[in-house]
Amino acid sequence: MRTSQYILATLKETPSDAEIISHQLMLRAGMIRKLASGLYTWLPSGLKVLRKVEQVVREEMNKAGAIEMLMPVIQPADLWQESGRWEQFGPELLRINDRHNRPFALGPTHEEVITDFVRKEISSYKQLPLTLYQVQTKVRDEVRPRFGVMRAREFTMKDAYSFHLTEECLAQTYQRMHQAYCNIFERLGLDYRPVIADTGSIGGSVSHEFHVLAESGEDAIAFSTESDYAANIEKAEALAPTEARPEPSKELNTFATPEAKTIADLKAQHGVKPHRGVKTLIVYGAPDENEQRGLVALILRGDHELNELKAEKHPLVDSPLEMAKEEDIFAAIGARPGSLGPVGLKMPIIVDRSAAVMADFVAGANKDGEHYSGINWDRDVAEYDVFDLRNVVEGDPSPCGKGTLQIKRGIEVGHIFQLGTKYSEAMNAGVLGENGKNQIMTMGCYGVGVSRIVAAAIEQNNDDYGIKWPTALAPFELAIVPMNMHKSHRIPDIAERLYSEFTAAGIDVLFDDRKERPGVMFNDMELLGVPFTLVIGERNLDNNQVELKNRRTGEKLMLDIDQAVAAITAQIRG
RNA sequence: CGGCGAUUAGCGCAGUUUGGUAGCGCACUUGGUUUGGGUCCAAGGGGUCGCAGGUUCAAAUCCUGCAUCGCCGACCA
Repeated sequence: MRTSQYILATLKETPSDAEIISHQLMLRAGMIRKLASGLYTWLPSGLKVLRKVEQVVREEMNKAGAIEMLMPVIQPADLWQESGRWEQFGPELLRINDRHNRPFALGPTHEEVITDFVRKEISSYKQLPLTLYQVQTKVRDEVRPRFGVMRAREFTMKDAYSFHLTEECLAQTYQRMHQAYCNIFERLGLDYRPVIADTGSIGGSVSHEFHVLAESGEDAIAFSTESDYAANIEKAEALAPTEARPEPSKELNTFATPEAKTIADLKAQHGVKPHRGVKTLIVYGAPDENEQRGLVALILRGDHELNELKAEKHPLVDSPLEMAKEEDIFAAIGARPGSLGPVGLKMPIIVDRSAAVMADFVAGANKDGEHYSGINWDRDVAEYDVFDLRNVVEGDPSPCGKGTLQIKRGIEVGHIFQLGTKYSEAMNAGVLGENGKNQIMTMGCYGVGVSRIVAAAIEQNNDDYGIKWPTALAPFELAIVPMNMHKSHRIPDIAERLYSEFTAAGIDVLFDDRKERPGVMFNDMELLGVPFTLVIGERNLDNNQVELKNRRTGEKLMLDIDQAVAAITAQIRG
């Protein structure tokens, strides 16, 4: 490719609405342009990278025994009604009507379509197990699209679905997919981790997420220092403290706290250390037989954070979890958030394991502007339930029993699930078993955020000059940059010759044939992140040499012109 | 969906307080100059100032409504 016949589209300035580095660099390197919020056009360079990711994903999926197909983006509503997700999915499911006013959805995922396909097409246990996949555009009407293609409303995803007769068979395929995913991220040159995950709205039992580690990641991941245990923080268990609860040593006392509404205020105004107090969060309880929701108090140590996913697993708590409105709290307790506590509270009280081993602690007195000190469980609060409610923090003991937890941020680029029969049962997808009886299939599903990987790779591979692509992802393998081509005959002759030789050798080469100053060309090639740049200049031509620059290492290598093509091809392919 | 902010040329911004008929840098076009790290000089093209309404002799500027975009929160692969 010649730059003069290409859309390089690099920008000197950073568009003001790009927050994270990958979004900025994708715009500046001419990879994407925004059409509307969460909707992006992929320019030639961006598309080349996207295709490279797809290719690696395809190869590893095929190797793992999955078969590629392609399903429509537009899906009839009745399939979604059949699975129950037409109502359940919420506004993220973008719905449209056709000219006959028939309802459709733009597919955010394809469990319904694939299950419908398989139930019609597969009728015998002999055809199982079966793993099908596609690489396709997904649509999700995100509440808040952000970070460019990282969280877009339209994005490219590889989604695979497996069908089995038994749980054991599913577990085997799940393991193969797990390995295939590791292979994919390994080949893409990314620093990644598989982590134990929650199944969320997709459903199912066992689930792992694959995270690319990056500061800008939207998820927190907990790792053990001593084992390979890793879990999404929302799923990491906070073990009960091993130390016993100290005996009460102080009397219950009230003190006035007119200006203290938060844990931070208590510390600043009254010297109460956060880990010596508790916070009391009021949420709605699970509906009773009359569909009425009461209130439930959740108690955590002052320096801990509520994990909503854990809280809603408690039978007394409504799911999804909802914080009580201030007026409901005031009506029930007679005090407002900021002065709440467990003493004398007339509602179910659920205490986090770490808060349950505290003694002589501080909490609100359920009277505006007043707190208690010297509170002790059992003595001052008779009835309560102990439960794991909080997010783990750095230094907590690992749930695996070995080492302590470390917390890092990650970008979710893959997610695999053992679905079980959630969809196959709802949609009556069965096959005839060996015994001649109909048997509902067991399913797994496996997603890779293909477009998100492009952004995630940049988050992990950049410097002040731009992108530093891992070899497997670079939009071009080599750039040829001639110095002041129009001023000599030698330079263009050699550049043209090398360009055609590299092309013939099958190297994907970008020939910068613009009439630009050297600095402009260097900057553009570095911004775009081409791994190798071949510099052709008068200076070295007298010695019959050209210079090869390595984008990642910064190394410069002088090569004899006659050996350049062979040497560089070997280096790129090697 | 709640809170905050923005919207002026392809991009980054000034001008709005105090109303007087739109500007700077980059990019683009032409000519010259320069040439191993974003040259310099000159000339040029490009804007219904987000949209609609109102106030006024006069609105980018003041008022009202709406839209879009972004940030924080809630929510979510």
